[in-house]
Amino acid sequence: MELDGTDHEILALLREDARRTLSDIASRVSLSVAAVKRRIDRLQETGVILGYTVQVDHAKLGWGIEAFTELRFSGTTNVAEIVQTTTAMPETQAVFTIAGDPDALVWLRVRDLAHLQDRIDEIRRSHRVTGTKTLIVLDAWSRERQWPSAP
Amino acid sequence: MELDGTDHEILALLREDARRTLSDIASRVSLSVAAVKRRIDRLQETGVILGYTVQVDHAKLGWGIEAFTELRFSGTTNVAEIVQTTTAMPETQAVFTIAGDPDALVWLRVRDLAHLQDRIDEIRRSHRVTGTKTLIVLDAWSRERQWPSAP
DNA sequence: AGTGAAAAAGCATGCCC
DNA sequence: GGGCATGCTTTTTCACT
Repeated sequence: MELDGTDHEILALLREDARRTLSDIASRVSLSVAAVKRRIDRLQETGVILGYTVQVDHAKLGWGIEAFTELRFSGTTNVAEIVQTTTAMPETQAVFTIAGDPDALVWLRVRDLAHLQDRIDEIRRSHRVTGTKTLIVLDAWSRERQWPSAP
Repeated sequence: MELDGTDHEILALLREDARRTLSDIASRVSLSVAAVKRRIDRLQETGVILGYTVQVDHAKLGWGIEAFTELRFSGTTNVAEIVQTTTAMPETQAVFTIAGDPDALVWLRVRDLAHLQDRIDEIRRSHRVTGTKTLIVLDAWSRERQWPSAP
């Protein structure tokens, strides 16, 4: 599917604030409300837009610590199995399987360091993990807004 | 600010789909529309809800490759400066400053490997970076939905 | 804090260019 | 693909418990 500049503009606006009204978006991209709606509907149908979500301040909910744990495991370990175990933990924010070393990167959000320790132990215990290394996040910046308009 | 179970339920519902209507949420949490609205307004005012955004399939937009680059730099390097340079790149998804080794972790999204190479060079060039190590993501899982209700 | 109902705003649809 | 006019849904506000 081909996206033109207007589609990218609309995506950028929704990325900034998904609750903008159609008329707000329409005036910013100089189109009618109906035209904008048609474009957004199309973006959803084609799967470019996966969904809408709310951005939450996790620290305010008591999940104050973020960490990344690098996992290394033996060649016989089933990668899918690792992904399954880690994703089953509610503390897991994301899991990335990696080409090379380490084999996987798990992004965790925990209450405190004791909790982190506990979760790392849990991962180590449930698999043939040959090694872990955990990076504790001091500060995080994340692009919640705006995305480059074209590849 | 204190959140009760209903607040967490509402957050979970919005996290799943931020475009649910108030009446939909109201019926699921067994409250009136007005009561739900007041709670959501409060969550926004207190900063628990930071905003609303759209989830995009980046691969469909041509940003098919994800990578993490670990940065190490000399003790004299200003961390804020690194963060500033990396966040200025549109390819940067997030930047984490780390306690220990490495000093920072940059999450990138790029078109292809040549593009990745280019961005890593850019980071290395603009700072007193003593070393980088890049992890190329083969597959990613991320929790787009549901969050543990209480810490 | 919660409720219910009325007013205002925004959305969805059909039909036109 | 874009625009306009219409009825319908959702949000917002307000008086009251």
